[in-house]
Amino acid sequence: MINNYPIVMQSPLFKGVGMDDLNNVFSSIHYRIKKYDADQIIAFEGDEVKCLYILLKGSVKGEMMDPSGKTIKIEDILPPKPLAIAFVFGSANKFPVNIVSNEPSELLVIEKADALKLFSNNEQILQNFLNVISSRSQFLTQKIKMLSFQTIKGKLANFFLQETKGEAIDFVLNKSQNALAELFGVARPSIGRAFKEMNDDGFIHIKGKSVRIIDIKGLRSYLST
Amino acid sequence: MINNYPIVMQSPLFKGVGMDDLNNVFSSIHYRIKKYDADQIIAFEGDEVKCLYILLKGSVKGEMMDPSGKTIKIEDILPPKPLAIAFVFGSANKFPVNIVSNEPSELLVIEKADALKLFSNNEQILQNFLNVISSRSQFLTQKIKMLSFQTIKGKLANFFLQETKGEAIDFVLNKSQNALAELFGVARPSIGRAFKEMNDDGFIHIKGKSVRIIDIKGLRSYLST
DNA sequence: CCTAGCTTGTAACGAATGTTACAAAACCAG
DNA sequence: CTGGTTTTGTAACATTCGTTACAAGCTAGG
Repeated sequence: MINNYPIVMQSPLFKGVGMDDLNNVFSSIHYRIKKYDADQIIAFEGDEVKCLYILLKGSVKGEMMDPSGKTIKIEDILPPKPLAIAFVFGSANKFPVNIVSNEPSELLVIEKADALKLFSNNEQILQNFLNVISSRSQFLTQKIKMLSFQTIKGKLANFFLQETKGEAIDFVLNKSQNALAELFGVARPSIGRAFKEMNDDGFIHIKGKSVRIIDIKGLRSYLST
Repeated sequence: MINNYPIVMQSPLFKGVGMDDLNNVFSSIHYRIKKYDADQIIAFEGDEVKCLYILLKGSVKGEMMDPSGKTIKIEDILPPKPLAIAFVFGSANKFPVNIVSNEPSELLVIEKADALKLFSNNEQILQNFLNVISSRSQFLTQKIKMLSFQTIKGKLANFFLQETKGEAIDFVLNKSQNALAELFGVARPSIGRAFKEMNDDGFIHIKGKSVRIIDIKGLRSYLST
């Protein structure tokens, strides 16, 4: 049955696993293919995550209610992505958002006990799963670092130092002010203002997309702000 | 050899695993016990994490350099805790901080390949590891949510609504203003000011440690700030 | 009861950012 | 090249928070 979905081979969970091996492990566990119509609720925010879910067909979206009751779309999820993968195990394993189908969709559903069996029986799948959730944690750690800077200049200095790995002196900015503003959750004109101030401080020289780091020590001083 | 460290039974990784089972799985993998003197560098920030490390004896600290070159202690780690557990696997698996021994210490060191074997061979250990790193991810997700509020009133409203699960109307605050300020990374007088403003807005009534939610809808309106 | 230490309340002032708006510059497609 | 769209620069004003400081209230121990 899993044979009907060759896309599953491209899932981050099954990278590097041959089709024979995949068939082998799937033949020894229980799993379901669950179908949904368009605009159907797949899971509610706050519901316990009881299974490992992988999207095989269609597309789904994660959405939240804002305080006024309005629905905000967080992201669209396409095959062969897993859903809420970091919430399958753990002490607070609740869906962080509502999951709704955008169109008719099909999900691979594996109960937790069978997911554990799957991981035990194939080390590559286990390693893939560990890589995915560990990378998630690492990404979140970086995001917290960014959000913990009190000032926009601190965020920008951190961003520049990470982009250059403390090496290059000149580099080309690969994000517009708008994109940086969205990434940092700040107002776009404030990005422009911070650029001007950093320029005025003499630590960088920025013209359009070209950035030159003039005083790296000065740039690092923003990291405590 | 692992018998010499009964404390390992209390590690979050080995909860619910009997001593016989533990001996059994450890007899089929390679591992080392590594000893360190006091004030010795165990790992540098940015170094690749190549092994699973569990502290068996002594204590170690995580520390960072601030931009001025000064050392900041992030946390102390005691047995039987693992080190940098969310950084063992994943695409950015580097130590996030320096790790330094506070006193003579001993670490259980398991190469990644052997760690994978350990997990494959005992489902309870596998589940424990998945629970630990998934919980870590869930904690980080909550922290990002908190840090993403633009205002202190938003943070506090979120905190109150989580403490009460949207149910109780009266409750006792279990954290001092100082503790809340530390938790949110803000100034203590600003917490007091936000309390006063929320009081003045008529959404809560707070006196000492007693909190009454007067207008939950109003309280929710802070969530967008 | 008294004292010391901790917590809270409050205020003034400065710093940083958000918001709104408009103009200029840059970019892209026809 | 031209026109339309996007991006950037800038400014004024409002909002929020940080910092510093001091006083009052609370709590625990002797």
